[in-house]
Amino acid sequence: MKQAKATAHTRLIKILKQNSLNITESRKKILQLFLEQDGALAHGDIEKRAGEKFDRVTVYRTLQTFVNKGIVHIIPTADNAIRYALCKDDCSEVGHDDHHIHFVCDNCHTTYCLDDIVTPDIRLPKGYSGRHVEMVVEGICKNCK
Amino acid sequence: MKQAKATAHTRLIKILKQNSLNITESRKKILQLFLEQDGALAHGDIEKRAGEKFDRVTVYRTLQTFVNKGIVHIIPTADNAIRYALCKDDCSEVGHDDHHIHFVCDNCHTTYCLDDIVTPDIRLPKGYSGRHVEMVVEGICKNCK
DNA sequence: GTAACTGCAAAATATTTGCATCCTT
DNA sequence: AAGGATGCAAATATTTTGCAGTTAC
Repeated sequence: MKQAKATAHTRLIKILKQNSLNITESRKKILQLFLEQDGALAHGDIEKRAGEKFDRVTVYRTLQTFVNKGIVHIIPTADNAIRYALCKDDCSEVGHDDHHIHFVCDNCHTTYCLDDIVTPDIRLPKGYSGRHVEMVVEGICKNCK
Repeated sequence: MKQAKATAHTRLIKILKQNSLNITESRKKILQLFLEQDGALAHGDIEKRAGEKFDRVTVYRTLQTFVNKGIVHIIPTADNAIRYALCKDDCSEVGHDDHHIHFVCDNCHTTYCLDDIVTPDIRLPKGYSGRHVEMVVEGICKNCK
């Protein structure tokens, strides 16, 4: 699996460079967690999985940097635990463009970005104008059914 | 306006009684804030508007009680500030049933429940089954346009 | 009178900031 | 070398818990 690993590593570097970020251990590690993961990650998940390796503050700052650069986006959920997920390529510092929906499993609490499902258009009441639609579906995921 | 006030007060009592909650000052006051308000309220809003009247802890506990009883529901937002809004009559301790969408104004940050707009059905990928759909639209509201 | 509710104090968590040091370019 | 990133300590902010006193029924 040396090939795959090299490729993954290259991808990390590429993403960081594209966003004019210095290549550092913490950024590589945290970004890797996102890449090797289907779902979204909360701040706590990252601290756990990084394995005591980074300071809590570094995780906060790195996530903030990634959000600012449009590398990850925030998924709002009702349980007050902010989750982050990788953005598609069409996100950037200028603006996020994540029109897909999110899915949170009631059972395992994994959070997925369903990239292929686009948020539907909504007819708003008179006087309102929409700029962005955020949509989260709760239910049972493919692994828990 | 004595009539209106009496009616509003009656409504407060009715809601609390329906949920077998004791009628207390803090519950009346906090519930009143929701009733006299078009949009949703965050914990902080309530502390401010209640006017130093209640302990912070009481606000936390009262909101928790209201959520448990199905009197208010939580609106998830990306800014990590949980907002609460009154539920329609079809919510209860057994389960929330808020199928309407929410609207957050980019300008004034007021959060509305658009009760008349029902969340659309979503076709999920194979293996996923949805139980509940949460939808938040961001944009400019009727008062800020 | 009894159970439920509140306020206060304090603990437990979570998040932010300042600064000296270290790393990337 | 210079600017940026990290770690540590500490300041803030947020939320939870225990308990004694008070209130609703």
